[in-house]
Amino acid sequence: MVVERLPLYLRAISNLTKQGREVISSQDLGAELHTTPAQIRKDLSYFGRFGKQGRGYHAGRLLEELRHILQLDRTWNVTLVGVGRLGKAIISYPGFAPQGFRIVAAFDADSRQVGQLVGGLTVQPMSELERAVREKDVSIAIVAVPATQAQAVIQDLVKLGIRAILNYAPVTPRVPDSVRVKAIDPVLTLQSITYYLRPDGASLAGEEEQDERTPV
Amino acid sequence: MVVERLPLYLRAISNLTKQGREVISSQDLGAELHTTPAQIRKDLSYFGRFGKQGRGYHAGRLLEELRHILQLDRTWNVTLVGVGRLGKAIISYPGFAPQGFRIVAAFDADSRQVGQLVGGLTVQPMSELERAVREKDVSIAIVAVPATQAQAVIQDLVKLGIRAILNYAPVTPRVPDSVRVKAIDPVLTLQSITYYLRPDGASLAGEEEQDERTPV
DNA sequence: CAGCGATTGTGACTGTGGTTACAATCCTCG
DNA sequence: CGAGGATTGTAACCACAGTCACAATCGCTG
Repeated sequence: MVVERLPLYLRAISNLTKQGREVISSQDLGAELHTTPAQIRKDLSYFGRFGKQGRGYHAGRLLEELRHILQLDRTWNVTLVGVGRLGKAIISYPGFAPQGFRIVAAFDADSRQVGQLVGGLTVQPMSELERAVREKDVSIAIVAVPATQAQAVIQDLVKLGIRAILNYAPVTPRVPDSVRVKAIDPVLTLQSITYYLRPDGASLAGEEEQDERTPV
Repeated sequence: MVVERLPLYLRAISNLTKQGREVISSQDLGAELHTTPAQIRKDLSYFGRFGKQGRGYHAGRLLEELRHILQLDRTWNVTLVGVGRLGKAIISYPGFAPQGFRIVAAFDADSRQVGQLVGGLTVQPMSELERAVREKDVSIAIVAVPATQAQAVIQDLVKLGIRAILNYAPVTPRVPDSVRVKAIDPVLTLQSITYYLRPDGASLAGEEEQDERTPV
């Protein structure tokens, strides 16, 4: 939970730095990110003491510290499996590289995709996956295949020693505890957002149980 | 938190139903989703009593109940702002419609995009946004514009009465409390995933504070 | 129709994450 | 060089989400 917020802090600090700020208070960060200063201080203090009382945090220093904590002070080689529409959009997305994530190989089971040049990468057949993972020191995979193939693909990736998976397929794959899986699924996200879209904002929970829940 | 899991349950039940199951236990769901049966029972019981002791849950009934709770027993009109590579991939994604999310209009500030036909929709200029939202009863927007424009676009959307935003732009926009924003940002996701990718799996927190934290 | 295995719903407990409040510390400025 | 305003780091508190355990209930079977 804390860890999920650090990248947010990273981004905010980076923004403020670009605006010329050299010292940043938890107040500033809170304003930028729409949270409370206390939350931010608590989070940061969990990893060390980076600030100066009465002053705030030195932006550059804090940036470095957070990068180090998140292991972002290196580059990560990423492989992509599934080069359909979504996969192509992912390869072409210019946002990964500046943050140190390099997509170094792309694979697809569909022979019609194989050989194609997408965003500077030649799409390879699945049979080449093992070699690429081994030779290019890949520990993160992005999975953008149809739901039906996702579990099988992920199983393969795990077998090859992949340690983290960004999963765009609408499935909840079974993986060993040592492997980190994060899902990105816009449909699931929308499906939970609609819960809050009631005309009045009234809660539904307990609606009809109101009576039965009163203690006897 | 509970609400975020319901769509997952929905998906799992739907899968099991397709396999011909008519009665489903919390055990089954737990296996499918990689969580504990207790968690699932607790979550469901929060909204009502849908199961039968000794038996389990009736799949069809539970499906309906969850859909009702999440307000998924209707269709939602969605508008897309930003028809770049990502926006195009979103429009063309066939996963929204079956779940009742219809993208009914697409907009872009870039005049070169306007007029283009993408996935059956004609890209419109931003000036048409207001009319579309009003006439088509749109309450959800997907934002896929560059970071620099995101805050402005979102401000507009809010002003037009949009109540929920799925934000693909790498910014944390400021919106009134009445508007729900969910972010989808693969970079942020990767940036937190790397934290756990240590060779040993050792935690970093408190590394150098170990001593100073011992109570005096 | 009684007994048994299965499964729910929930009360009690636990742990964790977040908030509040404040002492400690720092920088600046007169 | 002392006083004051600012800001951190954290201890104490609070709330809530998740886990555990079990009584209550169900359907089935002999």
